[in-house]
Amino acid sequence: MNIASPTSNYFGQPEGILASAAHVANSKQMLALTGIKRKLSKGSTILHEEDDVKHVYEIVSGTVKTSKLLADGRRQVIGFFGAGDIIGLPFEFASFYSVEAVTQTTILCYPISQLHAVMGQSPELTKFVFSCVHNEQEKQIDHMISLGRKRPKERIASFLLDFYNKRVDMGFADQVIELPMSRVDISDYMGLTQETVCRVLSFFKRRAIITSRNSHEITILDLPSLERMAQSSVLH
Amino acid sequence: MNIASPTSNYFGQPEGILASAAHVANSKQMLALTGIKRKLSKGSTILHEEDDVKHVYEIVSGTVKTSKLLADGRRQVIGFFGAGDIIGLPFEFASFYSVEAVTQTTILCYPISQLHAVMGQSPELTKFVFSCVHNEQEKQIDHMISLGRKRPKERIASFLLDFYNKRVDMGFADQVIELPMSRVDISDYMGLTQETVCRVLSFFKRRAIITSRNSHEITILDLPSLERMAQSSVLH
DNA sequence: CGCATGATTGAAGTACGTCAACTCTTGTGG
DNA sequence: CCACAAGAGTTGACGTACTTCAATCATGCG
Repeated sequence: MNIASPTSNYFGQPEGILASAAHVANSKQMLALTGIKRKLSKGSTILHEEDDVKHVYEIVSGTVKTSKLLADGRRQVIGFFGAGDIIGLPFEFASFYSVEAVTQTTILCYPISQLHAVMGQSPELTKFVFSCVHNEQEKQIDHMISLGRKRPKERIASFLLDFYNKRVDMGFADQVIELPMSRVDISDYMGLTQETVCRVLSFFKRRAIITSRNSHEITILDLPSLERMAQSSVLH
Repeated sequence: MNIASPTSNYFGQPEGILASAAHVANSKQMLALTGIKRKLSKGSTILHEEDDVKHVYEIVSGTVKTSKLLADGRRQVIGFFGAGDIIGLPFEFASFYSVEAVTQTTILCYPISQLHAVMGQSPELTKFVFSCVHNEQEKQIDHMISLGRKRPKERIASFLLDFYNKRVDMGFADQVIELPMSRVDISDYMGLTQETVCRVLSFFKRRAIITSRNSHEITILDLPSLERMAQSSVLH
């Protein structure tokens, strides 16, 4: 579902995955779906909780996180999104989470009204949008299992594998994963404290399962062990 | 989004919420969307994990749960669904969870292919289906926050309030909530053990926040306290 | 270079899980 | 109709895995 080079844009070809999906599906009618490009600096908020959602966002480059706050400040990060990911359901509503840029990020904003118009003409685009909704829900359910039933080591191992597998899907063959977000972001995503996240990562390093040049770049040394760790942490 | 009497079915009126939505939207064309009725005994499985999803289900009466298993038998219950609820995304795919009847249950099964055909003709039905997807996702996100960032007392209080609020939405004015599922089901939903669920419920009883005639029927005595408890358990 | 912020490690406390006993319910068959 | 069994629910005692609090160590930016 993730496409290797979403930024590729040669003459005559619309920019962005959604636009491309609409373009291919309507090559005869040349029905236009054009996203407005926006550049976001690190930490800036794209959408606050409760804001009216008028656009679907496609990440061109960078990373964003979606999150929700409790009254006393506790935070749950719902998800992280990178290049090629689509954020937002394909209809207007009050957002149930905020969307923030983790790094400097470029996004394409598709007005939902326009998206609907084109979807009405293009079953292929409709299908593609549905597949995004589907992927999104599957990711959310896996995340719920991590939060509800996995131990910290299993959660972090699953988290690292998610990033690794995404890179594999995108055609990269190395064992390096980039974690642009802070330890606090990771802990708020995993339902843990930042200290526990650190300790688990240190544990993986001590066990030579991973190594890291700096805190935002992790190299997997022992993939089978990491995969076992994601399933069960019984053998510590 | 919950309608009080989904079983109401007078002459000439199609049965079920989805069918009604399609009917109203197409009163001139009389486009048919008919669900096949199925009766399920307590504990029976409607859908296993990985099964191909060919239908969207509407609960007429009873309660069902969706859940997913880990390799070593740990279980996460994703959600509980009662009368008027719709289960399943409006397109075919391999299910990412199993669907089981918690009590004797009656459901209406709408073939997804037929649903799509009617959706193509009826923007109102499409809108209604989207609103179901939207509600479903909002519930899932709230659940993720419970699992990731709430303490057991807050989780259980939120859980009870969900059931209470649903009853209020359906027009009931009493403070009684029915919990047809077992304590183990609740614990697998909340990411806790059954013992912790019991202890928290006992704590609420000792505090005269709730009372119960039997283990499946709970009466809220102190709604404000329960609502406070769902936000924060600091004052024990 | 120096400060601010983030990451890591250590020590100590506690909330929740585990294990186990007991009770209450429900249903079945003598 | 009661006796008993099987299962679900509840409570208690205890251990520990994670959090909390605190100090130290990197990193990066002005």
